[in-house]
Amino acid sequence: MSPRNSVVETRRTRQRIVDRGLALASVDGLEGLTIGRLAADLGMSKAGVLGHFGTKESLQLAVVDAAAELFSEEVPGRAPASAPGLPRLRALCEAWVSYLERGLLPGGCFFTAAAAEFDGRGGPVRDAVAGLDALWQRDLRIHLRRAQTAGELPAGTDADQLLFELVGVMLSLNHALQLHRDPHAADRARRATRRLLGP
Amino acid sequence: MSPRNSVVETRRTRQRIVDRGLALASVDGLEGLTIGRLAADLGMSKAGVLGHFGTKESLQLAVVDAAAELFSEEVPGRAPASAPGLPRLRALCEAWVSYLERGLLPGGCFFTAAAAEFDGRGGPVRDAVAGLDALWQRDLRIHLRRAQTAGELPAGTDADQLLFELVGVMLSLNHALQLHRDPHAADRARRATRRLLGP
DNA sequence: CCTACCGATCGGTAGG
DNA sequence: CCTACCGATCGGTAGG
Repeated sequence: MSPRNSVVETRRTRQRIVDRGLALASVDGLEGLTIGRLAADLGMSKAGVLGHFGTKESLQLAVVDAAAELFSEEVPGRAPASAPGLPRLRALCEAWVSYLERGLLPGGCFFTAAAAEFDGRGGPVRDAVAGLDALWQRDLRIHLRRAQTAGELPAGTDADQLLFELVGVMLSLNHALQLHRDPHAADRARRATRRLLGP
Repeated sequence: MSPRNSVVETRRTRQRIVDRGLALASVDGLEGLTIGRLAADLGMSKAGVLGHFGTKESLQLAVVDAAAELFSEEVPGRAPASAPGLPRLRALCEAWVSYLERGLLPGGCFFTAAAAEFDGRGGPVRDAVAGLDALWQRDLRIHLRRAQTAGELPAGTDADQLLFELVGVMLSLNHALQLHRDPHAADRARRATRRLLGP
């Protein structure tokens, strides 16, 4: 048995805190996430929770990182391996729709919520959210451009325009699912994606 | 001069509170809006603010109503009068893009933010936001269907699918403006709208 | 519309 | 990782 305060146990506890924090923040927002409720939820003291992070802002940043890791596992990680360019792009979009459809987090897509919550402010949390969003869009843009130069898209296609519209499809999907529980939303997102990227 | 506590003065004060509350909530969210900060901002006491509403939830509902009124003035109210169906729909969408582009509220589109903030919860505020969103989408759907039966849209067009994609365009526009301050976002939204509704 | 106050909870610290 | 505590602020009330 490992001693109670071993490094591995400490890491495991930290992971438990962050995972639970991610679930709570997906419902109540990153600012609505409080150390007291998180501690009570985990059966720990506030000081025990905060000791792993030092400040609430550090905890928020750790939760943002965990959300990025989850997204990465569930979307690029689940998309079947496909050739770079259009095939990979289609696989990524289908995995993205599926991720939103499955509703892994109780409050829907964490990044959509965090972006809306922090987009009017400054600070490290806002920067982290914006940076991760930009990173994901850059990935998509690379595949779009490759598809374009490979002639996989109609002549004259504007890759950035297409990306703007793809992002809109996913935002609309999250909106319809979370606010209206629309059972047709995922089908609509798939049809819209097909219209943008071909069948 | 009207006496200090006349009905008209009371109404005016209430309006001042709600207007300021809307601006604050667009940045910090409806839950992040606190009675104390709102009071300090207005040079009033907390009790003076709360007296107009009774509870924070009532204040939140009043702010949601004010946001709906602003949207109504700025989008349908500014769209040039046009024939029902496709012409009116195009005018509404252009006014919608313009509303988001002008950034009237410091935190961007209030309804997008409120929808993301409350979509994982229950209660009267969530219901009010969802209801107003549904009302606006119903307006758009009516014009879409009229355009369809009038033969103003390509044969086989699915009005609900088109609506889903239009909403996505506006959500993507708000996202690009607020999170990334993308200067091309409004142009992209206009191009996407033209692709959906014709030139 | 104010002052004065309530109990609860906030983020965070001291000390072990 | 805990208990015990800090000052600040929360939503809300009493009484005028």
